[in-house]
Amino acid sequence: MNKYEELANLIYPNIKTTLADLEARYPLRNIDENAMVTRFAPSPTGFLHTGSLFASLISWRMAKQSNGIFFCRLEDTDTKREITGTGDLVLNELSIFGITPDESFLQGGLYGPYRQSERKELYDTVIKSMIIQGKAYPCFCSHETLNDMRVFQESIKVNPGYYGEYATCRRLSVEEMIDKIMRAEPYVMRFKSSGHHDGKITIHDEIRGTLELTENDQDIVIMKSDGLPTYHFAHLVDDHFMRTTHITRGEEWLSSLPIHIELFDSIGWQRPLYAHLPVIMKQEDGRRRKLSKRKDPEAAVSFFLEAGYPIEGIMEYLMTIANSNFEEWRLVNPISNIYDFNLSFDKMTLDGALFDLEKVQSISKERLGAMNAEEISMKAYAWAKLYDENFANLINQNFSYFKSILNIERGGEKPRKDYTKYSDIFPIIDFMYDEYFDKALTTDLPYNPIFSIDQLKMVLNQFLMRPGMELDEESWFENLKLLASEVGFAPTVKEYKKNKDAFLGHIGDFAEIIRISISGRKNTPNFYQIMRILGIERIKQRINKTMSIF
RNA sequence: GGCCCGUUGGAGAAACGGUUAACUCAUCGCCCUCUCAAGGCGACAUUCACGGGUUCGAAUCCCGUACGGGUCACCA
Repeated sequence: MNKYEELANLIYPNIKTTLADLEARYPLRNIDENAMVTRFAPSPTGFLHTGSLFASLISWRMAKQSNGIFFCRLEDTDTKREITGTGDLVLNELSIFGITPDESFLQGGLYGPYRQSERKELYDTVIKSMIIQGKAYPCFCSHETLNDMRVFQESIKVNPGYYGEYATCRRLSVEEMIDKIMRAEPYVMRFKSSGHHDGKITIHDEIRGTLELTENDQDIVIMKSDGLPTYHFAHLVDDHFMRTTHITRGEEWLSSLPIHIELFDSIGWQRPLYAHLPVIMKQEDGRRRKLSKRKDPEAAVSFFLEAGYPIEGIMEYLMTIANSNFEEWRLVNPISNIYDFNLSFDKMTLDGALFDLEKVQSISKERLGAMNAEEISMKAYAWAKLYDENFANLINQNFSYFKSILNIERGGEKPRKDYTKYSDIFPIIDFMYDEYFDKALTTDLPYNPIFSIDQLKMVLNQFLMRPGMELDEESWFENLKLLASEVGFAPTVKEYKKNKDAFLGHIGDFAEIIRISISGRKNTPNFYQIMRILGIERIKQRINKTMSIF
């Protein structure tokens, strides 16, 4: 037994598994040659971030498009920052957006466990073999020592960190290491780097192309003193044994790529392909910065859900920032499923996209406008049940009534686009519910002040005589024009403009008086259809009620 | 500060050595119109952060400067 083996056995006495055992336990995946295996690896520190949704959308699509596998792994090695329960929450939020992994820490899979906290055996096995090969060593330096060293390094203007001559524990003899461990001195495990900081490596990034980066020369920590791996090491072990083909992650990882490359090369494993995704930015005071979980409400996807943005709108927006040619495709395929579009890495933007809420709104409006009445009604109801109880109760009183309201001018080539989000619906249609109409009557009605109360009454009585609700829309309007002209209003605006003095007002004025008296407001969706839904009896009731408060 | 990535209209962005510099959102104007929501048409970068170079020709290639972002942990 050599010295390194002695050290390895001292540190990991219970690890009998070998690298070969693990290779056998996690065989190469049986998938098409070009199929991608991608992953989303959140840490359980909070809610689903908009940037994470973006990253998972891309990872998920890339896998699905290529007939591959998308899985979800929980990176729960930072016990200090962990917020319990948030792992499940993130996965649930993902599923709300239709993103469902093939394997995950909730449903399991053949390449599990999918929680890093349950993969200790794997990390220990790999690290043990690295110790034996002299590629990893224990480091006993305290935080204080490390800190002093950094201060010193900065003072003499050399790169800070644990490398080369500064990697003091690297030079400890194996006997000394064993001795310290026997005396129960706390330690971390470090990777013994053989890189040099003026060496260069060229790497291919699927999005950015060929990159020239400085070699890693740091003896990075791979196992913390609590026995859990750091990100870098977990990435190596997990993505190797989970057989990930494409690492899709935020560009903030770009600078640690040389570490990962060295790790893979050093142990002799095939490097995965990397795609560093743009970060979603936000503009504030003329500066752009990364969306911040703490400062920006829109950083949490729950913000959009609560506000009532449709899932379809959010995902479509994300697709537009993911691939620059998506919008073009959408123009040609207005009703296709957005996932019929083939996402590609080379059409991805390089710098961080500014999160454009106005555009989200425009797209959401488009999506809501394209839904049929049944769909938007169901979805609005689902939203209301979660976020607006009062609204939900009203819908629930008479669902088909609600649906008929939302059906006004819906469908066809150019549907109405009244709503950007589900929360917009109620304020626009509330007058269709009698109690809200009554409420409107308690405030001043917005009649045009040029008309006297007597004129208002005259118009309303005229309308009540022959409301024409049994007619189709066109004839109804003809009838309305006739009614108007009988009492001195011009049947068209044009005629009125030609000779204003000859008329009391025009058809628009005439209709407005009726509209206000029935709805309490100046603006409503298609007037005829609203009245059809209300029915003649309620129209009469409402007009009489309105006149009674003049 | 070191290293890395980036910079095209108010925003997102196309263009991969030769186009009047696409398109979407926003904004503005006109038209349509009983209100609203839509819809139609049009306007909006003499110029691609700046300065040099290469070339018959540069937003596109090279160099420098400026600006913005990322990263330098026993966090991911």
